[in-house]
Amino acid sequence: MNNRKEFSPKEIAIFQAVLELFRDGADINSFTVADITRQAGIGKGTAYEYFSDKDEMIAKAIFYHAEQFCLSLFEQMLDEKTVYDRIMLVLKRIETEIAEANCIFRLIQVSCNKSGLGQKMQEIEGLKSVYGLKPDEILGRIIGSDFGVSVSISEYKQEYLMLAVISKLCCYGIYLQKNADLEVAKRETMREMICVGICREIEEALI
Amino acid sequence: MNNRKEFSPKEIAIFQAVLELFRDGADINSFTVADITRQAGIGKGTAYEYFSDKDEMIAKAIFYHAEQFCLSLFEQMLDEKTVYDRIMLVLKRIETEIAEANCIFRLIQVSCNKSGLGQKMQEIEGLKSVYGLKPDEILGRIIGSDFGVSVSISEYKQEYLMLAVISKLCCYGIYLQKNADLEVAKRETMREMICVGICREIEEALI
Amino acid sequence: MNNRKEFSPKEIAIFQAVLELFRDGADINSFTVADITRQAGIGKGTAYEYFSDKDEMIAKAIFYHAEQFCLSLFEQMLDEKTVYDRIMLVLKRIETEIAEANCIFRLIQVSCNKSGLGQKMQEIEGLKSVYGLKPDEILGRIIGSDFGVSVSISEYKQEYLMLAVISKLCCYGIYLQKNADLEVAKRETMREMICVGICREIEEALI
Amino acid sequence: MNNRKEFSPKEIAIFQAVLELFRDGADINSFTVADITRQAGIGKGTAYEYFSDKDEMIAKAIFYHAEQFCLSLFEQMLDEKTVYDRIMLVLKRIETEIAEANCIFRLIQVSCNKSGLGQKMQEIEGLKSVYGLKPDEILGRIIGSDFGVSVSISEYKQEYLMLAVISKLCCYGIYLQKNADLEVAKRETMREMICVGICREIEEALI
DNA sequence: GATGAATGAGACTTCATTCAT
DNA sequence: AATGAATGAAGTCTCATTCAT
Repeated sequence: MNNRKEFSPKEIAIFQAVLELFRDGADINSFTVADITRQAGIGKGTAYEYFSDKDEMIAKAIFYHAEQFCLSLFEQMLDEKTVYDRIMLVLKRIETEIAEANCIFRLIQVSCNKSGLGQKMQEIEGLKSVYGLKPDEILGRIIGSDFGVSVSISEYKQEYLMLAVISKLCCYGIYLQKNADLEVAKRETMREMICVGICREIEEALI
Repeated sequence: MNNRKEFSPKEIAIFQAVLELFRDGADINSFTVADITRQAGIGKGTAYEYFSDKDEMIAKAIFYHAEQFCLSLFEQMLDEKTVYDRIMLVLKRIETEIAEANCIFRLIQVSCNKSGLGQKMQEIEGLKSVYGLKPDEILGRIIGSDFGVSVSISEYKQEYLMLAVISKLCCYGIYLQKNADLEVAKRETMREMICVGICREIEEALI
Repeated sequence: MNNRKEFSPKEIAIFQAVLELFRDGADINSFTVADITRQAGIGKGTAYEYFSDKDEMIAKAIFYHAEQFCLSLFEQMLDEKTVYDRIMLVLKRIETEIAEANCIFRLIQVSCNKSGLGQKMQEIEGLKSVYGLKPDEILGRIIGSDFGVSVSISEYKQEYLMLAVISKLCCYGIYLQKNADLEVAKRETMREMICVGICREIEEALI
Repeated sequence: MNNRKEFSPKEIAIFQAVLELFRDGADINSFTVADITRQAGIGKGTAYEYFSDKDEMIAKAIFYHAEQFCLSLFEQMLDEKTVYDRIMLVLKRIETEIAEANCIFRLIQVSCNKSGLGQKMQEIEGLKSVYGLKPDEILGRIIGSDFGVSVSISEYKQEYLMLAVISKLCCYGIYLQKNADLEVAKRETMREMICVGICREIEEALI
């Protein structure tokens, strides 16, 4: 049974355009409808056939890429047997798809403020459960079967653990962006350290 | 010897105005020069006597508050004897001065993109050393004298440690904002866990 | 001999749609081609097969309904023997078909300005003689046979009379619209007074 | 005691610009903010310092000119001793200031529809009593002292009379506009006939 | 012939910046 | 030095019109 919404080619074109603008380093608040539609290769008016306003274009684009990223990540995860391997996978995917990964970080970031975009995001966030993007589920998938079905920790610890893991992932993303032309060796070392760090957090929490 | 720049009352008024707008929950991209000068109680033209444009007002305001926050934090730190106590102090200050603390997070955030504000930030960042806000110095002050003058870790480890500590501090800030009306007990538990988490990171790094 | 233009069903659908939008209280300047074609139940592109632009749709629709209204009015008039009865008939028809009647008032109103719609109207007005809507003919039909074939008044008086009669009819229309939910008795009194007033104008002019 | 609102030069400039656009025959619904401000010789943004939107500019302009027209008309009326003279004065003023007079007609016209402009008008109409532009007062001033203080007719008759008088005045205005290049003699004859017609209406009503 | 998705010109409106007072 | 009225570039969004299907 598939309850996933299908998007029309024009919608996808908008989503891709937003992503490409992110990649070019444009600030989320500075790009215009004209920028988006030019990048998407469609007319300005066309965008408004599919979205009610600019914020909706950006919000849905972010959401779309975050979802795509997570879905394909979850699928790949099934092949990884240990927590360490799964975290390593996440970190590598963040490296290769930094723009897509940033969409997830932005979801978190934006949902904190009161801008028009923030509002739109929060409206769409209502759809999260449909799409299976709830942060605790992401965490659950990482920790996963390694610890058996019966892994259960206190609510407080879970909340803390989520914070700890997400913060490390986000910061790795920011680190990569600030050091775009990093030598491979250094990036691998850093990745390794982050991965070990996250593993340690999980272990501590599960004691 | 004091190489610190002195600010005129009008400049301070602008800085305060920006902070108050943050506190009111306004989005950094949504407030206007008119908003800022109205809040500051000065004329719009006057602001342009002291700043070259809007981005400079906001960038310098963020920088100013980040600096003020750090300076007073450093001073208070001298009284704390252990790493744990010093981290606890930082976390408590973040709680009581969430708006000021956010200025630091914004410094990091904004410095990643190419928006007008981001550009300005990066120009001002050149001044960092003057103001003593280099992240590694902040870290150094936290780890500080506890370990004697001779604490010296590899460059890699230092970079990782910085990332780990800052990520936890930032996330605590975001956590507080998303859960503005949190019961005291829960907040204290979370703070305690974060503090312990940071201490552990440091210990591990120093092995 | 019939030189009347026949309209296709699609054209009629457009004409009806315009009338219905009038009835719903929409302002002539605010409704869109999309509104019209939606109401008409046809595709947007189809409308352009029959009309060169939006103004033509509206102008022709107004003209069509004005004509229909007049033609059926003229027919009914044949049964009325006195000037008074004929005027009364006109007033009653204005009451029951306020939207259609308004089309006539709009013809007069719009033909005064230089808007796109006004231009179109004036182009179509050239067709007036074809359609038999010349104001003086309308007047002639009202005064009509009561006074024999030989009724002939000076050009000046005729022009004045037309003005006087039309002005009272128009104002009755406006009055009805501004007082949409009027009690029957009051409306009948007003109608009676208007009718007597118009009769008096005619009498005076014919002296 | 003067409770009349004073307008700034920029507001007056907008009001004049709207009037001049009317004079050029532009349709009320077709001219743009750019048109208005260009005609007024001010910047587009400046208009928005004084009016909240385009409709307010036009609505207030119409209202302003209607008021100005009426006020100066009322003043002049004091010198005229008979009803005939007063009506003649009104007709002559309509002739010389057709654009201004049209503002009054538009007030009546627009107040019937549901366009954005109509809404604005009706909001401002609330101010009517302040400005002394109530239609029945206008009528009262025309009939005026000729008939002593105690002139009192039935409500119905008064309503009818107002309709009859206003309709003739409006139609004279429309007549003038449609026949812009009328020879003087003809215009004077028509004016005379209209004037007599209005007088007769009043006499009949007062019987 | 009928359609409606696509378009882009152009409308309204905002707001950073200037400059005469 | 301080101001805020004035400005116009630039942004968002609408809608009449076209054209491939």
